[in-house]
Amino acid sequence: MTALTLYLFRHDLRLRDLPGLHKAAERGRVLPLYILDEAAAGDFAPGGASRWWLHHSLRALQTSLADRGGTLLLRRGASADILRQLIERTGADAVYFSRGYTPWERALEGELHRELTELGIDCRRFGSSLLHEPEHIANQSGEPYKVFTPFWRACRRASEPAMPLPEPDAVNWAEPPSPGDDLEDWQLLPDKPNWAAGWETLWTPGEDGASERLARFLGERLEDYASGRDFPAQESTSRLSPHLHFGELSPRTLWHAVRAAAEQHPGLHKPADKFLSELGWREFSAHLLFHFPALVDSPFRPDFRHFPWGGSKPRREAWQQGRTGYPVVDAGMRELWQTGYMHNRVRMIVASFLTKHLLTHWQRGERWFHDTLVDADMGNNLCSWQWAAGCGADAAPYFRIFNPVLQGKKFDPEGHYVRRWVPELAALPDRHLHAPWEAPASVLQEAGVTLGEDYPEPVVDHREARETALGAWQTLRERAQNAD
DNA sequence: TTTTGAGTTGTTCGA
DNA sequence: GTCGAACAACTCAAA
Repeated sequence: MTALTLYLFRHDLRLRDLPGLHKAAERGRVLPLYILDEAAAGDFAPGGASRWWLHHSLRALQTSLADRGGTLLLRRGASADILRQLIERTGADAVYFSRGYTPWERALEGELHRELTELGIDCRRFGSSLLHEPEHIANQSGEPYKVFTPFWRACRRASEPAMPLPEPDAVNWAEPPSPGDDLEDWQLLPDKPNWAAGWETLWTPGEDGASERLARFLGERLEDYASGRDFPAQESTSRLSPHLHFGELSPRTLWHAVRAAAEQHPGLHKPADKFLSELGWREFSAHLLFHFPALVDSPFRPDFRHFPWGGSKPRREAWQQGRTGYPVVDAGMRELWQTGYMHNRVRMIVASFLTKHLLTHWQRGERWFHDTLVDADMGNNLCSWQWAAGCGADAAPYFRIFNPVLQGKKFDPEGHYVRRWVPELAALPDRHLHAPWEAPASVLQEAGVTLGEDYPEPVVDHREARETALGAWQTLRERAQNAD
């Protein structure tokens, strides 16, 4: 009987570029396993949209493994208990998995390592979800970077991310000792109502879907990425974020694929560098959360502890439901609700709107995104919301309050994005589309729009909201001065 | 240790 | 309509 390793899948739902799986396969037989441990994740257990994705991604992994003669064992519950049981029943002597970087994943890893080592089990983790391990990127004082540009410079100076590993061939898959759970019983898919109807046409979760998306990005979109990425009506972004989050595509694979494309076509160097720096932001967020776990519920800039957050439930709901009366904001929130995704430029606009125009605590926004985004990622989500609110690392200055009308005019000049998601305004001419309340009555009438009936009046006046927000920052400054 | 330059994504105002 | 300057003060990174 050869050695048996339990390979615990986590945010690495793929077979290629998986160092732990290679090592497990070298040892002998491998039992592939996924544990849905919602208690360990707490508030950061997958939200609604992520559950949809997880279901389909696990299905895809099951199928891939079945094609290769393996059976993915699904279990739900406390990881340590399930692993102990399995070890007892199978005689496994090793548990391998990919490393996680969020506070709850690290806590869980610590617990597993402690308990399994006590049982004499070889418990090992492998880095495969980031380009660089957080311990390897530090400034000259040995401290973590707090500003993106020097962080990314350091990453670019550091050793090149490892070349991705191929899928291990001829793995000796072990059969599970019991059938385990049926994926359907986990009820990860929405029901009553099925708000994800039609998402299959938008997304293909799983490693193959990720590869196709990557190929399409490199072939059709990378060329225009640098200039096109800011225009939400254009198909210039990669939409790889959910694939990256669930580990269906490793960042190293992506890194080397983009680099290789740029080597072949020198014209792609600029957009490739731009794209890689966006991957750098993913890296930066993960590293920040690793070094500063308090980011989960505390502002990175401590003076923001006393920020006079306010906001009201009706306004927050108007934001969530895409009826703030600001077309580009509403378009974004509806895209999110209907597809589980929102274009990056629009994420910034709606985040600025919630935190600055509505003076709502960034955590409200973070929670909503966590629940509704298919790419909801703890590091990205926390750091980006704090950044938008002005309390994060390397955050926007306080006076940078996005003007939703100007943003709309600048980044959706022809209104394709707004018309798609806010069809009741589709007949408005371009010049009035982003501020319908300023359109002459005759124009509104001709477009068949009655404000307050077909489409809401603005929930707040931009100028007033801006003044209020600036005033709120003023109170922080005064408080800081008084404290001296 | 001290010093210096720089810091994702913007808006508004006034010329 | 376009353009440049002002909008704070501070922390961080690195020489």
